[in-house]
Amino acid sequence: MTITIYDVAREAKVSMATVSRVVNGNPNVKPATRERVNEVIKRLNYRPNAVARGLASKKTTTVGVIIPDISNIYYSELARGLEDIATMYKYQTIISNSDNDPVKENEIFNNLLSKQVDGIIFLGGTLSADTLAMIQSTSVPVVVSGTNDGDESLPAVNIDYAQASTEIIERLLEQGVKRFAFVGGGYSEKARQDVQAGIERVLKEHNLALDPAAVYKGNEQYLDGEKAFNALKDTKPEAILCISDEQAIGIVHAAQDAGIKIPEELQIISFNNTRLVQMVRPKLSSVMQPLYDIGAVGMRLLTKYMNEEDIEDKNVILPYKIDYRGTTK
Amino acid sequence: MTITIYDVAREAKVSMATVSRVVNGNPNVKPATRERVNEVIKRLNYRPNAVARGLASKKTTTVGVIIPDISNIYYSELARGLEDIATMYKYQTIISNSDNDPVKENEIFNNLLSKQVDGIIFLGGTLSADTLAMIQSTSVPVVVSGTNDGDESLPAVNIDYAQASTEIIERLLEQGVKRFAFVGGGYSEKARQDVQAGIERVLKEHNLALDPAAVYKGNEQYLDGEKAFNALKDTKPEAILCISDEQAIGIVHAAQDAGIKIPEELQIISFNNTRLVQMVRPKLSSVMQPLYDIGAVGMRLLTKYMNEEDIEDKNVILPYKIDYRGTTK
DNA sequence: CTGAAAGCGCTAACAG
DNA sequence: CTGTTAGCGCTTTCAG
Repeated sequence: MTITIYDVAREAKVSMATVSRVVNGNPNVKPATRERVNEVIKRLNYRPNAVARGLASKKTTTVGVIIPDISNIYYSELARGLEDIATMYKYQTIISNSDNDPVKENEIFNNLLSKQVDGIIFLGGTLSADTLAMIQSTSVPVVVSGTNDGDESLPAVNIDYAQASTEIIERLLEQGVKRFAFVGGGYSEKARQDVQAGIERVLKEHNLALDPAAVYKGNEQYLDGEKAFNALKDTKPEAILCISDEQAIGIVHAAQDAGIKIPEELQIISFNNTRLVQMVRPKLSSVMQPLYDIGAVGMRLLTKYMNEEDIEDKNVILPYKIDYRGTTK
Repeated sequence: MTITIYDVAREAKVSMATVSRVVNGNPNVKPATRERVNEVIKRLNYRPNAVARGLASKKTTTVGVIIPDISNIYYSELARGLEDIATMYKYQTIISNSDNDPVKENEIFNNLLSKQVDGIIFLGGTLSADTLAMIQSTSVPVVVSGTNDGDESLPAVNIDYAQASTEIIERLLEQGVKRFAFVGGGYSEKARQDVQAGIERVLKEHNLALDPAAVYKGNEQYLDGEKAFNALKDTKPEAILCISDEQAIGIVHAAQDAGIKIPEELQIISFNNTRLVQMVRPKLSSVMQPLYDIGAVGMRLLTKYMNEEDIEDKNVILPYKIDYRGTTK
């Protein structure tokens, strides 16, 4: 029924070892033999069984991808970059949603390891102590993209979040902005902390402080933007920094609905830089993260680990740009 | 090094068959034995090798998902529904981007089959003759969600696109709208045709016809909305039906930038119903497709095929609703 | 350049 | 309830 390497060998009058060599591009096969084998492969429509191959070779050419929410554009954009590179290096990807739930995340790691993936790339979530311990005890390489583990022990690809927020705040201060608000949370607590740290650093240099009431944590979706706006409006912010674009758009609309002029009375800037930023009026100002590249470079880094190549730099910091569009002055 | 079922067996002083039974929840094990085995499993931190298991059992509890573009919200929303059901039934998913390229699509099918997936779910793309032939010649079940193959031979989950467009056109005609335009294309040619057929049917009943110059095909992204608007504006449409939300939003903005009042002078309605519809002002009117369910039901259908359950209905038509929001009168 | 043979780690009859 | 025994389909020494 399903035809195997053995069928091909018999039909081509060679041993299965030779068929294996042909299939794997081993040069030690006489051209004539190779041709004959290839002819039989085509004729019989032979398709190598990757599972058997994986068992025998202890390599599956498969990498696992852990993502908090695939329907979040930020992550699907990272996934896109990473997939392209994976394909380029002939790896398949198993993408799993963790829902940012530590238990699910742990299960996913377990599944992935039991599937014998050659590597894992982690795009955001919690990375509980349990999971971290599991990672430490396995020899399967793990790379983190677009977020960070708590102690930065894992190889990672990121931008400098703190630096970006620092820059933004400095500019706003020059404009005379006094009251800031910060909205973040959700999938990457570490990035959130970095951004907040950056804000507080500059503010402190100017003998100012971030009002705790002006810090909103919560989900990162559109409707959470409304909630955030309502929660913050009593602090009368003149500028809001918001991690998520989608949520920032919610804030823009909630503010507009409340009769607040953007950017004249309220400036808004986001960090995710998905293609949503151009889909609002005024267009959303944001930190231009190279999303595709964060995914792509992460996967490239992982391939280096999987092939045991030299790693120059296990922590890659990619450049960012700040694009001041319509929601800032 | 990596510990196997054999190590557990030796340590627990049972045969590997017994360990296998415990791991697989086979009831034919004395509780005391089961407990002892479980203790050893935990102590040794044994993790079954899914690859070996797959080879021996000829089942991988993995399904392949083929998607034209994971960063397209429409598809990532389907993927979300499908993933949840897959997880519920203990299947893992391998998601691959086809980029709507027949060659890549074919390769993906090949890879998936060589990985011995238990089933495949197809979310949109081309389904070339080659690929269709490959599907026919394999015993691995394939289900299509949110689109259709040309001859509807494969099990599929959809809404009635033609009916939806018919309804929309009838309403617009009642309002006295005379000049229609249609924008579609991209990932599901079949859905596009269905929508267009629906439009033309009603128009014909009213002795009208769709101006060929008022039909625009192309990509489905925001910037393509601008292009579409420019290409169509000479036909002076009073209403535009557009498959993609993202593209529809592009049209809305392009029209607004041209000084056209929406919905007074131009009505716009889309079909994808992603959460983008609420992220524009005015809010986008659209056909409310049950995206999550289209994915979820597709996966459920696939599990039935994989378990060889009875199938009542290989073509599932899910209900839709039309939500007339701000971009229609 | 080619073949023989020994597994990879597990499941699944088959006995008992 | 438990153990023995064949494989699953392929890669990989090791000889020659």
